[in-house]
Amino acid sequence: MIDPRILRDEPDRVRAAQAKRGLSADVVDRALAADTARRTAILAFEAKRGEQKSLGALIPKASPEEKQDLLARTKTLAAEVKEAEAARGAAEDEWTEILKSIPNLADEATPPGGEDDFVVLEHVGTPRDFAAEGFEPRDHIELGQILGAIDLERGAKVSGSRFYFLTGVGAQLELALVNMAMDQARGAGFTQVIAPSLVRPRAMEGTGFLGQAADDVYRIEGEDLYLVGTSEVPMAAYHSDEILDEATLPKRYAAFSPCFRKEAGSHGKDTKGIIRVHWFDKVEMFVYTTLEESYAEHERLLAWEKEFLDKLELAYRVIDVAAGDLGLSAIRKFDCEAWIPTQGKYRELTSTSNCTEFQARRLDIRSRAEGGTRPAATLNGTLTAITRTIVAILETHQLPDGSVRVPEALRPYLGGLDVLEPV
RNA sequence: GGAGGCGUCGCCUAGUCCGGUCUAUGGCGCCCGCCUGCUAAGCGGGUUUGGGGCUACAACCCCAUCGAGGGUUCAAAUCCCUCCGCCUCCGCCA
Repeated sequence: MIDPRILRDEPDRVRAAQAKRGLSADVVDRALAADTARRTAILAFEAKRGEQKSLGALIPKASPEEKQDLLARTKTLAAEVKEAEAARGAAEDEWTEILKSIPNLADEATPPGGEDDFVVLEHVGTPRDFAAEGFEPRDHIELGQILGAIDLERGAKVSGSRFYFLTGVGAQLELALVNMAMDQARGAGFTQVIAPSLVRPRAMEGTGFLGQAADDVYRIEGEDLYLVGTSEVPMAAYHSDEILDEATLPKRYAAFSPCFRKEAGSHGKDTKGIIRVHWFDKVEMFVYTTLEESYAEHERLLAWEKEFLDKLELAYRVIDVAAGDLGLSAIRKFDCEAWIPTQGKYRELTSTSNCTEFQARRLDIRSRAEGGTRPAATLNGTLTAITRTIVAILETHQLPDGSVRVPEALRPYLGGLDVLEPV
């Protein structure tokens, strides 16, 4: 939810933000009208309610005759109060609903436009030249099979398409990556968390995943519970309805959880392998801080993501995602995309978003300082999404015989193993 | 899954049976002031959150807020219903 005061005082800023995302600005006028209607309704209700209260206070000490008269008056008044209260409630609901549908205002620096209008910020490392090395790289599917690391056939047999088993060194690789990510995070002062991956509607809604993204969310039948697509969801809701002392900020969490995505509408895309799956595990950084600090924190999250990719010796680029592709909550988003040799392109491995106060307003997360309370700012960033990280490692560090060199930083987490050998 | 108990403004707590100055009690903590070589003690005052009005987004005034949402009533912390959470016991279970 955006700041209602910005909407009221600077509607043009909101209109411009809508345009930057390629969305209609009609919603701004509807929101303004709803705000006026809401305040009128509040005034009407409070006047009635005040009258009811003052009359009601007279009743206990009134004489019998006066009492009859008062009761008659308050009786009709009670009905009016009820009516005014209902009208106020309806007006407030209408207003919140419209307000909630407005996406966060993209940062000034965010490139305008849609999915393809991203700006490349930098390239790190050089994609490996397999032609120069004189062999054709195998894709991660083949490598996974050779190494006994990924079992796609049985994944499909047991769970369906876009499922897999990680076996042998594949399973070891996941645990190693998780531990390496957690160690890095702990070293940087993060609190490690294992988060629940089933959440109530409030958490899902509050993080902005029940709007246009609802199609991608799994719901448990008859349970009013959702499977999260990222631990951003439980971690944002973690401090919901709380007031955090600003002296305790930033609060940094590194959360491990499985992630579930329906991948509705992506039929035909990445149908093979484990690039796009219905379930994967992830270590996610999540930070609560102040609005002013959020911008610098966003850069820090990006730096920690890069540090992790650097340790895995991957070639990647960092993009500044365009406004239309930000999702509901973010004002700015950086994606780190690793080079996938057999695809000949960069694919998203990690992503970090600054959601400013947007999620905090919805989830009622405030901070307290000298001047009073205000909404906190939330940010998130991937440390490692296991499946795509494995794809990048296998393909990037493969050797002609189908074995895979283990990046040095990862070796301690694999018991010193320096090469994954075919089984 | 079954049975029972509980949820009050940071923490603890009175009030709930028997609805009405509850405009929510008291203590602790915290903040301001007085007193004071310093500190402590003592004394006085303040201390939920959200919204609205008016405005300098101050002060002030108003409305809501006793886990959440409904209901009964002229009137609900108090009575009724539903939900959520916590605790105890039984059953089951990794």
